[in-house]
Formats: sequence, C-alpha cells, structure tokens
Amino acid sequence: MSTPSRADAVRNRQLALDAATALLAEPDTALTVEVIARKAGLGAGTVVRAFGGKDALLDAAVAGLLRPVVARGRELAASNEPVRALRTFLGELMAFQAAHHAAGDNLRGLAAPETTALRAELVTAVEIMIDAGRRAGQVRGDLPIDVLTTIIGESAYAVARSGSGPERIDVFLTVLLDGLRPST
Amino acid sequence: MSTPSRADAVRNRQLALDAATALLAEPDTALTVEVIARKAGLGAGTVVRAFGGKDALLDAAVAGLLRPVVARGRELAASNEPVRALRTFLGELMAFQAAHHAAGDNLRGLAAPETTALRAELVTAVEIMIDAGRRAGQVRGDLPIDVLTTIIGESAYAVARSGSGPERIDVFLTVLLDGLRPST
DNA sequence: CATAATCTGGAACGAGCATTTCAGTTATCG
DNA sequence: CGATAACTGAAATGCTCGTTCCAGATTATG
Repeated sequence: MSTPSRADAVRNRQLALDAATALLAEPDTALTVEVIARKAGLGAGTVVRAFGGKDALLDAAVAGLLRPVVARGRELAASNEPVRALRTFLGELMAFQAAHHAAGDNLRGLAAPETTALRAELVTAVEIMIDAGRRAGQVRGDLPIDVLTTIIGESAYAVARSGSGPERIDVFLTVLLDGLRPST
Repeated sequence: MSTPSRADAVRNRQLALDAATALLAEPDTALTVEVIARKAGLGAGTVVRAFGGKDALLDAAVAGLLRPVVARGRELAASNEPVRALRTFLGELMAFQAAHHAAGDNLRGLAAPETTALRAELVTAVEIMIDAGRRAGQVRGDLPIDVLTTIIGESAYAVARSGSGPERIDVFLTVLLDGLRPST
C-alpha cells in the first residue's frame, strides 16, 4: 500500500499533458502519440502509459483547457444582465474554439468522460442565461430551450470550423443573438 | 485509339457508384472500400479502379446527390419572394444534410473537385437570395454577405451534426432567419 | 471462332498509428 | 549503499485501410 507514483513518473505525466495541450492549439498538426512524445521529450510508450491510453490523455488535455471556460460560464450565469452575459460568454467560447480548433475534431467519437461532463456544464450555464433572459423579456420563449442550446453550441463550433477571426465572431454573434430575441 | 470502356466496366462503375451513394445515407457505417465493394457485389480492386481511387468515387457519389439540390437552389434563387425562397431552400438543404450526414464528414480533407464546385454554386444561390432579400428590405444589410453565407452554410451543416428531425430544423430556421432580418 | 486486349477478384503490400513488450535505467527505502 | 520495485524508451506488434498486382475470366474484333 506504500507505492505512490515515483517522482519521475509524475513529472513525465505532466510533460505529456503539457505537450498535448500545446499541440491542441496548433492546427494542421497530426496529434499522434509520436508527435506528442517528441514534443514532450519522452518515448511514445511513456506518453501512452501516463494516462492509460491516448484517448484519456486527450480528454485530460482538453478538460484542462475547458475548465477555466466553464468557470467563466458559471460566473457570467450569475449576471443580472443575462443577454449581455450570454453574448460575452459566447464570444469567449467562440474565441476559445477558434484557438483550439483541433480540440473538437480530435475528441470526436472517443470516450472522453471529463470533457463530456464539462461540456454539460457549459450547456447548463447557457441555459441559465437563456432562462434569465426570458424572465427579463429579452429572449424569445416560443422555442424549446434544448434546441436553442443546441443551436448555440453548434454555432460556437461552426465558428471554429470556418477559421474565424474576431470580426467574424462578432457577425456570428449578432445574427445569433438577434435571432434569439423575442419575436415581436 | 479504338478502346472505349468495355461494357462490363461501365456497368461495374455504375454499381460502385450506386453502392457508395446508398451507403452515404446510412450513418454509422464505415464506408471503407471493402464495404462498398461488398454492397456492390464487386471486388475491392474493381471499386477502386472504377474511379481511380476512393476519393474520386466519393466525390462522384456526393456530387450526384448534390446536383438536384443545386438545381433546386437555382430555381428558388429566381423567386420574387426571396426570404420565403431562402427558408424553403435552407429547409431542403438541411433535410438533405441530415439524411446524408455521412457525406460531409467523409469528404472532409480530401480532394473533391466536383463536390467543391457544386458547393460553390449553393453559396451563389444563397447569395442571390440574400441580395434580393436586401433589395426588398427584408434582409439586413449591415453585415458582410460572405460571412452571412458562411453562417448559413455552417448552420446547415450543424443541423446534420445534431441529428435533427423536421421540428428541429424548423427551430434552426426560425432563429437563423429572424437573425437575418433587418435590425430595426 | 480465334485472338488479343481489357477487365475482374482477392490476395499481397505498404503506410499510418496506438499499444505492448522488455532489457536497461532510475528512484525509493531499509 | 545495496536491493528491489517502478519506470523508461524504442523496437516490435497488431490492426485498419487504400492501393497494387496478377493469374484467370470476359469482351471486343476481324
């Protein structure tokens, strides 16, 4: 029972995580175990073993990136200007997605429990903002909320796919939020 | 100079194309050469050779599916009720995407000249409708049109990704088109 | 109908990747 | 310091796929 991880194992685990995280911000990079290992200055086997598989490593890396975004979402969900908060949050979320374009694509179709849980929290934050916006009469109430969150989530992802800069994000947000306003 | 394709070659080429087309409508199917060949009742080599590579086969299959959609877009672009036409067209486009969810994913990142050209025509049709809508004062003119078409295109794709049925498509369209109306 | 060119199927090949293995290294503990 | 257990790196493994090869079948031609 006296076998805590060895010091070098802990260090290498962190190196692998850092390398994967850094690579997530680089588009057009293969993101293979080999590449991650080289970036981390480790062997391929070590990288895989550190998290018990490539999937888990990517899950952890993306989760690490997502955590502050979720925190920001929680913070903004408490705002008493819900629509402004929603716009701010979505702008940041879109910028994040654009900067880590690779993250979404690389996670597709693999078990990623941490990331999935965090994503659910993002949706919850958005739901809170929409709900508050509705109570304030600033968000339309004629459409089911789960579809609205889907639209919002997909829009955030869409921005990333279209390789957008800040101005483009702004246009996306304008159209989206105007579409979410009460239908006269 | 007297070597037209042999009759069986022509037939098999069609079988391969049909099989690929049919498989594009089935989600969660691997869409490997093996699978296509089995479905077509051919050998793997034959399928590949028929179009000179898997990429070209997929390009041709998707193009075949896309052609009627493009024709419909051209038709609707001539409407004198541009916003209604836009909504109709996008609804059909989204339904198409939802039905052929696999098409988009499988074409990603491979040379597909035919499909790319057709996609450009889709964008052109949408541009015409937006432009007509603007002249009629029914579509906002305060945002760059190329970003609007991007938003529209990505939205169509987003619907497919979220596995949507007709009601869901309708909600998407409502939000999107309300967002495209002139900003009072 | 015979000959030659073309085409077919499916086995063999090769490239790309995650994972496992294992001989050697390194940390930990008495 | 020395023994032991854990960890490491890189080669080997195994798997998925697209593509190529080729002996045999099929079609066109005169």
